[in-house]
Amino acid sequence: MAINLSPASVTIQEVADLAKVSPKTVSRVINNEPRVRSDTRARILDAIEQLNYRPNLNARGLASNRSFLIGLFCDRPGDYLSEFQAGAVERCRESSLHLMVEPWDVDSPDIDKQIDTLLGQLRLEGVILLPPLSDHPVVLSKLHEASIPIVRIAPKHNLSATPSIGIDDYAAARQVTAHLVSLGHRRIGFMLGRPEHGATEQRYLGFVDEMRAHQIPVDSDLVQTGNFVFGDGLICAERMLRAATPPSAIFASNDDMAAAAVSMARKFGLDLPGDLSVAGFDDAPVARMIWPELTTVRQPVATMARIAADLIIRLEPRRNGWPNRIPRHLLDHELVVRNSTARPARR
Amino acid sequence: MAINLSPASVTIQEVADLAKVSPKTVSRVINNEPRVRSDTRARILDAIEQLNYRPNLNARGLASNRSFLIGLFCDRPGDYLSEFQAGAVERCRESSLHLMVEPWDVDSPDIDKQIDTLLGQLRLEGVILLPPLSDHPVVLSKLHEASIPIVRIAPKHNLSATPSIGIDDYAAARQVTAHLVSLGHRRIGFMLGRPEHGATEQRYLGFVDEMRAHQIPVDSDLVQTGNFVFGDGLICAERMLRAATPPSAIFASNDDMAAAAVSMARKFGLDLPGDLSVAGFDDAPVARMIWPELTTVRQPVATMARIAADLIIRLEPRRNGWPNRIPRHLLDHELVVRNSTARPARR
DNA sequence: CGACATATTGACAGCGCTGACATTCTTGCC
DNA sequence: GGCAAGAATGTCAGCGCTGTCAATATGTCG
Repeated sequence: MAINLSPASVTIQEVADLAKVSPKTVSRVINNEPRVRSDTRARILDAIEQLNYRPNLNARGLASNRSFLIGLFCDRPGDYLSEFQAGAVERCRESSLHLMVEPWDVDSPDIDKQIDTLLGQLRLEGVILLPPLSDHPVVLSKLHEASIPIVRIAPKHNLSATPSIGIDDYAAARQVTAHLVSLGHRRIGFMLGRPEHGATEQRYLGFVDEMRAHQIPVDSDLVQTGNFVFGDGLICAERMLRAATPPSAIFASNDDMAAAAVSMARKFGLDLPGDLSVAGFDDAPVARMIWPELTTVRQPVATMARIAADLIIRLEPRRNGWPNRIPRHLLDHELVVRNSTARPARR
Repeated sequence: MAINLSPASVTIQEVADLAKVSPKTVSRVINNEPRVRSDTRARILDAIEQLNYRPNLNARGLASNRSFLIGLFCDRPGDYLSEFQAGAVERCRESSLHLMVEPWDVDSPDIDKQIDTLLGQLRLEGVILLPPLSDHPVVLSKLHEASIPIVRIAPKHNLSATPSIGIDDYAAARQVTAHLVSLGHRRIGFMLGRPEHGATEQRYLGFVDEMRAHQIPVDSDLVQTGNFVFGDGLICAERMLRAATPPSAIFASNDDMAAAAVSMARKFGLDLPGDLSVAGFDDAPVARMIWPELTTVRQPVATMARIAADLIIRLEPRRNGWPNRIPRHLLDHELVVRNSTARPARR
């Protein structure tokens, strides 16, 4: 068993000495370069093990102009960041890279300077952008300027020549709507998310198109913007429930707002789901923490994270930009029907 | 206005040339060393500005054997990690440091190797430990071994040699209990958290002592372990509500479990808060997303994060361990009374 | 004004590693 | 066996910065 008492770190030279090779060859092994005879490699690996050698990231980075860091840029850290982060870290560790989570305030006026500062300090090898940052023009241009590869987590796959990962928000929204309609709902309210979010539009379009397909009118009084936020969702819900003819169902385009709808319905003394069906989107933890549990759409967040990290990691060796075909991943979602949606009770 | 077209980075030498000083003096300015005449400093700062110079972290780190990285170790990333992280990042940025969030699986058998690997690669300048990692023996010893300064959040054991930050969980739990008692509750259920969490015991003791102070018996059927998890909370709640004499109030030692109690109560067709009062702990987002909104205890999470980062940052200059008096911060909490608690309805 | 203390600045090596290129094996083949 | 081609390994400089220590400037005081 190897014993490592010294906090003073082992250097590549010591490994080289022990393995009777030059430091450069050790370096080759560390970096998985091909041109090393397998017995030499074994000997070196052995020495590394014995000495418990860990390459110094700073030295590596300085010499090779790398950072071994991938950035994960997000707005306010929230619910699914945690899950995403976990997935991405896992993938990074497999390749001895590290993930730096950097929260940015989308609305901050000097976000450009802040990003400048960060990029100046950390030469990130790639950045994963979570919405609504994935569509933030300043962020995008700054990263482009610094020629840092990015992967966008976003539904809209049209922007610029960058890979993106997402689900088909439009189709999912149609499914949810179809589900509500099939239960017998005709008056359905809709809560929009933040306008900056790509998903906001897609989900709304899905809702509208599906309604249209069933020739059900969409009452503009029942379409409200809740910005994906619980607090705003309360306001939307209140407005809808006070309408001359209130909806029998509300489709909120994320779970926070859906929870708000449920909450407000209770304040109105409504019976759920009899008096009001509510559907959400995301399958956030809260979806199962309220009663009734929310019908919603599950996104494969962890998978998205892994793929995002993977794209950047795989890109890295050939550091000349993305392959010819820019990767665009459309992942499967899943409609999760729980008990917040049901046939409308007869009055 | 400064223009920076070149992705090729500016070096300290260029700044030195422009300012007509030696690179070393520029270095002094960057590092805020005292012995620089103020006009020289101004000239250098000016040059830095003009050239939009950003010191290369790798080079700095290599030369000075630093990393400019603070670790934040946590178990599964969850609710309040996000808030904590945001606070810590903010403080780090003020000092041009960076925060690496590293999720660890507490139950993983080879967590020691994983930590070894990480520490070998990243020479973290300090680590903040979130519970239950704050008391994880392997983690603690590994960090100690590597002589990395740590700050423990809400630790169970008051290890003498490490700073810690938390609230008075015991007092807070007594307050919540007193609140319930003052409303007229006598049969009060309690949900325990994860045993590894330091807070678990404190909160329970607070509950028990306050009950005792009012000479109210604590029925062991009404004390259940929910591990701070929603799912387990459901089970606990169900057991309590099925008891021969069900409680008129439940004090769950975190909000997730409290939400579970609310959820289960609804399944039982109970009217809240009339038939059952529920109190939580933490004031997590979910506390306001369910109906009725939870009475709970607010922790100053962001402040804790700032202080934690601050301790490590302030330590850094004199790199010889903590000052004589190890800092222990007990921050103020706040009992937040919402409508999930009320006088028990008469039967 | 000179001597000396102190404040400010500079010279230089080297942190640990890798890129570019040089050198030394191996191998296959006539 | 001899030779070229290619495989494997080595040499060496230098990435951008800071620690150490030396050099110079400035100030003080009798």
